[in-house]
Amino acid sequence: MPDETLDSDTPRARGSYAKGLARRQQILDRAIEVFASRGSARTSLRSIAEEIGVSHGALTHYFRSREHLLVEVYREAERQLDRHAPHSVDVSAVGIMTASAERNRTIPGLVQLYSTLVAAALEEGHPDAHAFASERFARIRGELADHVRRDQADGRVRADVDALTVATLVIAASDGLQTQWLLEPDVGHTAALELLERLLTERP
Amino acid sequence: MPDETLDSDTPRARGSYAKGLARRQQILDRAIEVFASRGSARTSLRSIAEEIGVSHGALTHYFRSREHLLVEVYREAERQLDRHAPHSVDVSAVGIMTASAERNRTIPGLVQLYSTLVAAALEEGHPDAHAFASERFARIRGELADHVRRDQADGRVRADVDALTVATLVIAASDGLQTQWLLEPDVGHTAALELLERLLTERP
DNA sequence: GTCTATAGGGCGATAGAC
DNA sequence: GTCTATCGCCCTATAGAC
Repeated sequence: MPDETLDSDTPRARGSYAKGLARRQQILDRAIEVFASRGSARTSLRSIAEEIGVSHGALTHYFRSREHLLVEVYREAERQLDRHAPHSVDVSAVGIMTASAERNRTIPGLVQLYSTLVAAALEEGHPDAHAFASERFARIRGELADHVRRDQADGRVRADVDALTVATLVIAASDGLQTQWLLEPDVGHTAALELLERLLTERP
Repeated sequence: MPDETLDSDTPRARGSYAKGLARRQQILDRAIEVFASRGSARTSLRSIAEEIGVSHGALTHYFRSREHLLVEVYREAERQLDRHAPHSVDVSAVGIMTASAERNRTIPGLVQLYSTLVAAALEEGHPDAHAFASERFARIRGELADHVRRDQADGRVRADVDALTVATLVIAASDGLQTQWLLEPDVGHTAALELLERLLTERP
């Protein structure tokens, strides 16, 4: 395997540690492209390794299991998306999820990967996926609830609803609509999110 | 897309005889118990066969693939639940989903199985799961939209929202809340569904 | 630390024996 | 119609080369 020298802005690390980090990152970046282009179907470690151009063994050196690789790929993809298009502070809570949904819709493969990971997280014996999903839901629920509270202070969301409950509902709706969208792109998922926003804004 | 039977297009005529039919049904019933008790984890065809008390080959004789078995198990379980506790005509649309969610919560394994099937349906190369999920979403969306229209006529749901969009949103929220519930049972999924019902009932 | 080579056990699917 | 035997693939683990 040829030794690719990457310009790495990785902080100087001991020994050849920097090389490993760069390689790991390179694998992640290529893997993201693979998953984005064809979902998590046909993604045995061997297929991924072949397509990326590394050996099967090299893959398992950097990622302790197939599930671990999938989780890290999704995490990194999300990180890159956030870096590229950070959330505006100025938008409503549902607006955040709408924007996020639209963004995801440009890369169906990653939505498929997300569904696969969440489904795995629900089963026993998938510690990596479970940790990923639990953490993610808890974090997003918290962030979104904060946002809802701000919206309520600004009069953008009706004040007589519990912020955490709203956050839970919005996340659930967003996730559910995304799977329905993958199955049937013509269903009015945007309309449904808009409806939810309207219901949350109006005061009775 | 009209009714597509999963068994009709196979070259071999399985289950054409009374004995075969009975055996197939017996396998399904036992399999439902297995999945209900431990989800779709550790459910290789071999494990299922062993636990049910048939051979691995017998299983694949009656169900052309693992995925086909999973779909048929879920279909049959849902059918049995409906038979046992049919939906009251007298309840609201969200009420139907709430009742359904509560019912499902008594058998976590089947909720896990559902998530697994939906996730598989989103990928290429899973025709049985895809047919199952598409059909199911289309059917439930239609039924629920009809129900919403009735609710609107009765003044139980505000009249200024599109029934089909409401149905789409309610299904999405219900599905999403169910997965969140499996990950974190203490999260207020009931509260979230109640909130949605309240939002849909009140008039601004 | 990075990576290759290899072995073990389990899987879904299938051909062909009863 | 039923089921055993087998095939090729997969993930994981590990020993040891660079």
